[in-house]
Amino acid sequence: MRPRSSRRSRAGNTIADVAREAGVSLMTVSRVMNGKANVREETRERVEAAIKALNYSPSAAARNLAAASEVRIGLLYSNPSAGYLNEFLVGSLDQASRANVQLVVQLCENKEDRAEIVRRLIDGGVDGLILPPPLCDADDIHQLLQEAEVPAVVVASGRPPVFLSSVNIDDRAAAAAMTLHLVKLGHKRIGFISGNPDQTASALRLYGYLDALGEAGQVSDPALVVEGLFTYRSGLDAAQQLLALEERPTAIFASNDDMAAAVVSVAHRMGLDVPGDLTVVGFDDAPQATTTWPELTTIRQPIADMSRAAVIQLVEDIRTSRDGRRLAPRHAQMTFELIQRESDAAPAA
Amino acid sequence: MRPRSSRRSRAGNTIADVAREAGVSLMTVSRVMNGKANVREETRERVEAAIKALNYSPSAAARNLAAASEVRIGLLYSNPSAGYLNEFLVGSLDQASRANVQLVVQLCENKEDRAEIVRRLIDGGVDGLILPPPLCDADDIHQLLQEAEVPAVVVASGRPPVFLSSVNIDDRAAAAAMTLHLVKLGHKRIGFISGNPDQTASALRLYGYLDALGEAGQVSDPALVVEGLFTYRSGLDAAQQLLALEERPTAIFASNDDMAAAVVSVAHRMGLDVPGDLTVVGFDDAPQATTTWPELTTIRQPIADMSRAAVIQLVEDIRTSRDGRRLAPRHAQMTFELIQRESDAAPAA
DNA sequence: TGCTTCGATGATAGCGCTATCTCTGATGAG
DNA sequence: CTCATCAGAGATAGCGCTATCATCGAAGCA
Repeated sequence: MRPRSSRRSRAGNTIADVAREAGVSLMTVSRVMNGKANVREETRERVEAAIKALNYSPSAAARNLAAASEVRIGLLYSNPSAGYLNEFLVGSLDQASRANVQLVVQLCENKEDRAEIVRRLIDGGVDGLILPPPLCDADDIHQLLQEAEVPAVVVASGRPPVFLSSVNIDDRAAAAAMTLHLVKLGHKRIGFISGNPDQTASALRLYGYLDALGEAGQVSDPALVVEGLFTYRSGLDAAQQLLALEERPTAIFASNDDMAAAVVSVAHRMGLDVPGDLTVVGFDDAPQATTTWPELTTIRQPIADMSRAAVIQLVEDIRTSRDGRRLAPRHAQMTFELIQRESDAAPAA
Repeated sequence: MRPRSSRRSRAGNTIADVAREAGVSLMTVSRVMNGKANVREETRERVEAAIKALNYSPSAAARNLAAASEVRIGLLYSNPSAGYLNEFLVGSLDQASRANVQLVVQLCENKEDRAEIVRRLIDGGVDGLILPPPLCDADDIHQLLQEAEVPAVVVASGRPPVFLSSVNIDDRAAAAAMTLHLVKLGHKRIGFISGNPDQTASALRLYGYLDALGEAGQVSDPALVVEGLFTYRSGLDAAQQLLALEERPTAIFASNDDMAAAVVSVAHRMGLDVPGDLTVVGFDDAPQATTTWPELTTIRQPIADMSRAAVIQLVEDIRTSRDGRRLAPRHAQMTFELIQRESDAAPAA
């Protein structure tokens, strides 16, 4: 009787092939692949050569199964600006495939069925959740996660709950840096369009603006601060309000690029040149920032890096809690960058 | 000696638990889950009850491994507009997780290392590739795939290679529909900004525009057709060119929304009202279309559906070729939709 | 020199599931 | 009444990998 036909389907080689090629045991190959310590340098090199020679790549399924470490994480998003989500997805996907974890991307639009969706994800076997803005500030979700003892990482929240890990930039310092930049250009009347009050980062950016003004010894005229919602439309309204002011600002700092683009649009329709008559700056370095004219000076958040970091942190949290160890949420802070493009200039004399 | 500690980590139950609960064998449970035939109705119900009772959900890893049906597909993207990629990703991710296949998302920016990247993906064990625009038209990649006999699906290409499956909308018909819409509004001089000549869809959209003009019995003035590159910046140039014309067009149809937004911007800076003095329409229904003022009338492509369809088609192709059957590429066509917003109107009297 | 100690490596047993074969009655043809 | 046939169900052997324990020299030490 001939051996029953193999059930293999992957064209690729298996770890056994590599072991044979290198003249070592399976385990040694496994150790090399996982970067374990106890392998002699010479052996390691031999195995690596064999891996390269056979063009071997391990089966994620088998790995997960054997290591009993199948990790599935959910990425819950609502409707942030498209560019943000895009970059966020790319980063987390990349990291997820690197870390060999399955990423479940779930849309969650209305507030009503949030709880339902989260519960279903958890019941469905997700081991942890990533919450990009604006869901990063959804208290009801936090609550749910704490009760279910499901680890999660909130990203770009201004006020992350203590029991969840978080990844942020220092919104306050970033807004202060941008404001200071405007002050240094010589602007005395700097308008500010704040973000959606539902998102905690909004307040931080406002504080940053105020910090810088204070530091520069400028008084902050309350009329120069207008509330927006992070949407283009709200930016339109806010810009109209600011530019209708008797003593018009010479610069406007919008809390995100969508609103900044709206400001530019309004300025143009009023016949104002940007940046000749009005400096406009944004925040986020969204695609908007470069698909508008003039291109926007803005604050760059390393979104992809942040989402990557979130995945790493979450996987760590999940493994911790699986081992029965106590979860110790960590709060990471990434660095921002002020990107100067063409929408800012010194005020007209 | 007590049994070595279990390596299980999943909190969830295994198929064995379900089998015990239902009082049947493992295989019977497996059969029920996979909807196989030979199971008595009564038994099936008992098993289903047990599954529900234990809140059982199978391990994807184990399934893949056992069925030897691990499928990994690569999504190769370069830098399309952010909104497009975003929607594309969401659709394909969703379908990938549904179909239990692993999605590898890979950036491929410069033309030089394309071949290298594709080769690495293939060697790395990807079973098939999805090519959204603009890579859908990369002949060198097609070549490579054909040689390596790797299935792939090109999305939104104007001229898909016969040996690869494709998913499209009818760009020509869509452009014709939009042009006809403008004609019906009463426009006699309709400017057209074509897309990047490297992308085959560009020509189709141009033909559609010409088709409709012909059908409406209008002559097409060559001066009214300007070449763009699908970028905002190229739209700026094209708009300037069109609006500098002695006999100015009363409407401009841009081949995508980025360029349409640029047209609006130029029009505003020239003091023209949109749509009062100039109608501007786009194509794609990108996020741009609604984060600009006025919101753009455009053609909606069902991008997410298209990417979902691409994944489905690709998985089918992969299984076909694994079974050793001959690959029979299929070309699917999805339906578009003309979305009327606020950027179009009848020409001024 | 004899014996512990330890680092490098090998052997083996699963991880949770499905493919495949085997078994068991019930059924119907002859 | 016997025997092939067949549907429903069980038993068993992996899928490709890693955890765990066993092994085996070489070094360290008294």
